[in-house]
Amino acid sequence: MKIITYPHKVTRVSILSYSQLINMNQPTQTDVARHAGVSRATVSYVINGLTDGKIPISNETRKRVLDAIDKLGYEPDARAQALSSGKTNTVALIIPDLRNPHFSEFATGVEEAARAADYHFLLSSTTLISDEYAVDIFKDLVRRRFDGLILASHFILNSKEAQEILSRIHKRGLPIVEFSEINNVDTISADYSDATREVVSYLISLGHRRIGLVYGVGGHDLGLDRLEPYQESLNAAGIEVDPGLIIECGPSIEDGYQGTLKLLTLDARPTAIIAINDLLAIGVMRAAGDLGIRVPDDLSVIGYDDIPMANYLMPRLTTVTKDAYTAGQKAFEMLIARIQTPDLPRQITHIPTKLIVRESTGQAPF
Amino acid sequence: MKIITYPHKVTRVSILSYSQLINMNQPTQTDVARHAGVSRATVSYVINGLTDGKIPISNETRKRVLDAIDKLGYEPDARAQALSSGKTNTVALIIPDLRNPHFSEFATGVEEAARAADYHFLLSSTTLISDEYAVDIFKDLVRRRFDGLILASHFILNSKEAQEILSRIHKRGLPIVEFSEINNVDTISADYSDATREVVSYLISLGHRRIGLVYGVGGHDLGLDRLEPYQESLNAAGIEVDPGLIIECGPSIEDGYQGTLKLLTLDARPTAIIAINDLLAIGVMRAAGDLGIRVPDDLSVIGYDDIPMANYLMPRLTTVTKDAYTAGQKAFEMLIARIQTPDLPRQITHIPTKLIVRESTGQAPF
DNA sequence: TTGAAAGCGTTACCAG
DNA sequence: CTGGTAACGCTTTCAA
Repeated sequence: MKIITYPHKVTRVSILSYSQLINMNQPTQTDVARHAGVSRATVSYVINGLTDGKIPISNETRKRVLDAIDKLGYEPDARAQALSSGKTNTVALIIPDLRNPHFSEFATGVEEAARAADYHFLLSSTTLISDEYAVDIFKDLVRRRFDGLILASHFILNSKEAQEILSRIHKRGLPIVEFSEINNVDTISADYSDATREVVSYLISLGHRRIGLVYGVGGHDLGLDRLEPYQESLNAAGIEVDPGLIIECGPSIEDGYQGTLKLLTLDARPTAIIAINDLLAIGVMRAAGDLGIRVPDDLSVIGYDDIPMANYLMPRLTTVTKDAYTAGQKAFEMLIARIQTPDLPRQITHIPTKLIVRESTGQAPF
Repeated sequence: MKIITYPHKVTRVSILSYSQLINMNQPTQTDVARHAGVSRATVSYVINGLTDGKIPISNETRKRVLDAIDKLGYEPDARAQALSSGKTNTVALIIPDLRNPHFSEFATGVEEAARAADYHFLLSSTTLISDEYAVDIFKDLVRRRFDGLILASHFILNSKEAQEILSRIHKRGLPIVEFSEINNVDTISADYSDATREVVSYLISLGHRRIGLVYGVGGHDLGLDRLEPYQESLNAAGIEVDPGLIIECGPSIEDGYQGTLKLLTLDARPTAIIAINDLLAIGVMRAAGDLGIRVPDDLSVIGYDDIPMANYLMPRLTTVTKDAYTAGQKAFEMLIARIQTPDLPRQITHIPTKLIVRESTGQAPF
């Protein structure tokens, strides 16, 4: 795509044009104080309401201050507040990929819970699946300081350096909630292991024997809770695991599409495919379609995450759910609990996962 | 969904358990200075490299400082830096909905460009389509301070209060880039007007006369660049605009689904439906499917945004593209340009939009 | 080449 | 009830 820029096509209509701007800064507490004819401390008091249950400000003074604030359009500087008070009132969240609706859901859950609790929210996505990049993100976050961290990017720990930073801030007493169990910290686990066993036995009960796995996680072991149970369940059912049926690929839809193309042009092609997430599953279904293979008649497809659109696809996607939005809210609640009560016993929340059978799975064709 | 919590199921395996944590704080510059046996200013110098082209630090000292930094795991406090230097090194982005892949793309574009330029990135989503909420987000952002703002949530201006804040920070000289043209500020416009005219005439050329519009924007006028050209083009072609064919609904897939159900059960149902975005279009196709109406044979469907999965749907979705990722990058570049050169003439970047014909559109059935 | 000291916008403590 | 004033962690002159 080409982008055309017209830097010289300048039109001046409204009074707001850059060259006329007076570069005055944000008003400060001092400005407010001067305007209201009180001291800076007084302003601070009315902003923060009562101090320790005492309400030492007269209504008259309070009003004067409030008016001045309003008139000046004053907004307290959160950085200065944080610096001075030692509390950032901020929680940070790291997710692997902003573009995966599953994590958008999770992030939205955290954000809304945070906002409801009057907390700032710092979101970072480790979009590029490179380890140095992950470290950068981590450092960046640490520099900005926060009161608690929710870590959904398990794989950030692939980097030794990132791991060190994490362990260091944790040792310093920084609350951390992990979305999946790794360290001995508060954990919100939504492990897909059990669900995967269910998935495999469901497929087997439908007569499937050759079950492919589209394992698209960008080279990291983020999906082990699906890979290992998949292998175990197969073995347990007396079906030998065929490595040729496991496609390792990237996490994008296109990756899932390409991987499936390979799978479905095998001499003995699978009659069912499990994709590590719904996005990948969309690619799977498309690949099947392009090959003239019908879902679910000729091929059963299962995804994970139950992203919002899964229930609107053609055919509707059979998937495993974990309600990311609620998980996000819950993660925030756990974090807050830890922030407020640092010596709480370790919190472990288990988010149940559930197989949702819809239209993309059916009897094995042969 | 039920969430089960086991707060008392405490397992202690690793040495990292909360009750044992020593609550020591992040090391400060002072700690580093003490460790290296130099003054705080010296530490600051080596962190920031040279000062004004002069490199007043001896290699020996520098190494001592660097070692101390490393040993202590020191990370400078960005807030303090910002406070002291007057530069936040941060850009803020406001998008309407984190859950819409289109905006995820845009946000990712901004984030990656920002990171590449060593800028912090502050993302806010006005997810709940309520105006007070939007104001809160705005205030929250202002409190945290930033060097520049990218505003993709046009509709934030529906709130008078938000508008005032925006105008105030702009008057103070705060760089702003808008994603669609509103005020007389730097603008990256990706207006769908032209494309919409193209869409309508394309549909008409296919023989369609009854063309529905699924207008799902949460009650705001975010989609006027589609609504108005739609009406105009129809009129221009001598086709009367039937208000019954325009469904106003929310922005979710389900909204699109429900709206389409209404549209398709009309006595004289449309033979083509334009959805204001691809997410909605997914709902449209599903609704058609549930009604036994085939796409594109019985019904043509067109969306907007060309979200990544549009090309993998069944059938592949005809849509209008605007490459949100690149737009995000470009928006950041414009913002940086303005930050670095405040008296630049007004920048206007036009992102071309393009109709992409895929499989969801075809000849009118009757 | 390094150190001292002022200041950034707050909070919080301590007198008045 | 209100006003000084010392931090908070850093940058940035200005001297040494």
